[in-house]
Amino acid sequence: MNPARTANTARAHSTRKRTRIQEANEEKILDAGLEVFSTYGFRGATVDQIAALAGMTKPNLLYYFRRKDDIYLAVLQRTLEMWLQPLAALSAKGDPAAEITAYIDRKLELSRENPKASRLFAIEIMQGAPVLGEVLSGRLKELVDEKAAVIRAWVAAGKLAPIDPYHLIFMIWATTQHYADFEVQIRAVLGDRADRGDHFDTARRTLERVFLGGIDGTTPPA
Amino acid sequence: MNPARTANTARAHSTRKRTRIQEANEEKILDAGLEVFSTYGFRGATVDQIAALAGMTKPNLLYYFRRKDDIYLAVLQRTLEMWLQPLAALSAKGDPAAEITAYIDRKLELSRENPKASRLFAIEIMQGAPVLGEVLSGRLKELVDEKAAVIRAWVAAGKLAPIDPYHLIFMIWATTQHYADFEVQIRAVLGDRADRGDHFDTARRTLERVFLGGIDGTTPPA
DNA sequence: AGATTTCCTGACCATTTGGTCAAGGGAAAA
DNA sequence: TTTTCCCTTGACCAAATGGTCAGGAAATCT
Repeated sequence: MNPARTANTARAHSTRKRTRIQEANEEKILDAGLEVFSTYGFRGATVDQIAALAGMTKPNLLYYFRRKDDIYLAVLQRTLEMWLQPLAALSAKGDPAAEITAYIDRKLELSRENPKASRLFAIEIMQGAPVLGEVLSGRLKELVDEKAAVIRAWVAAGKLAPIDPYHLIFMIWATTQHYADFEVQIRAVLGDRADRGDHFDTARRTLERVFLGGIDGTTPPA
Repeated sequence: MNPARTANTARAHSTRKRTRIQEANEEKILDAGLEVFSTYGFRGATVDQIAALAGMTKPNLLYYFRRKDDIYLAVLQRTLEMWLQPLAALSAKGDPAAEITAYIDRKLELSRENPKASRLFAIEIMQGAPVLGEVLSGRLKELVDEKAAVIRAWVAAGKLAPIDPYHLIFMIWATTQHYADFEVQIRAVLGDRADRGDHFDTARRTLERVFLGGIDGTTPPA
């Protein structure tokens, strides 16, 4: 039902040093795993499918990762740091508007470069976060609490409009990750526009504009 | 692999009129189907699981919906109209800011009242929209094109800041649906705050504030 | 080269899963 | 009340799925 919580990543002979073949194959498996898990979720993914995509037989894959759970866990772990990094980089010292703009840009860039990772987390969370649950209420919550305090200080100093810092962060997550998670819908709705030029660039400009100045036309931004 | 495209909803004797039992059981099945599909996606869901949740045996469920595909299709169809309605209600005649605020409120309300439907669409789209694909590039695209034109006219009339209408709509979708799709993460990050009072109300106020005025503190809103 | 360890595979297995079917039990029309 | 549907179920099936295992093929080490 729910993946294991033991961090017993790979089988391959824990005490020995890692071979080149081992390194290469584990990477192929993790790549394939990311592809499949990010599309079908843990339960919808099959080991055969991952093995086929990784270009190896199922028993061979299971030589490196003994259980489906282990692959899933390893894929999540590999992408987790990358996912937390942008918010961690938000600095209290910088200019509020510039810091938040930079945060939006980094998150959006991540959505463009690694949409599969975004979808992986999205599916994991929608399924109730059976594996990441503790990370969410632990590390992630602490990180958000910390940065929310930074934003709140900016608001108190009159450098930002009086908005709830948590929901501002949620808005940034939502809008930036949307371009990865709902890529198919965006392409469908934009139609030709999605191909003509870079819609990620239009997205970036629109996000920055709305977050910084809102949509109100009566007081145009400087 | 991918669900059928035939709209052959239920088995039950197409020509005959619908019984009470039939009506009641189909509803139980669709409710259970929504619950399960919205959590695990099409492939991750099992018919046994849906049957158990609907309080009946698998063969009994399959008497009403002959194939797993049929349940999935029916669940999607039942929730589709509800999903498109808020955007359709956006009127060119109203005040731009008021119309957009109302749209945000409606979408957010839908996320609160029917988070499962939101997650159902999210998972379907993340899996490549095998069923809804044509709806996205058909009806949805047409609807968005129409409303984008309305927004563009507002911009041209100087009633809104010069933003891309498509990406504004995406932002509204993203931010409002986020509260349904990532409910688990939101609750984890908010911790106690999620329970104390209604965080949906804080969300609404924050969304309205940011969309209308941005986060800039140097030019406070009226 | 020879010994040792790592890597790979076909065959196999238990369980789960989507789906069928014949036959009995009920509701409701006649 | 009888007849006619509609509803429900246990038993069953073929395919898919997660996982095992013995043994052979490659690397790697000495």
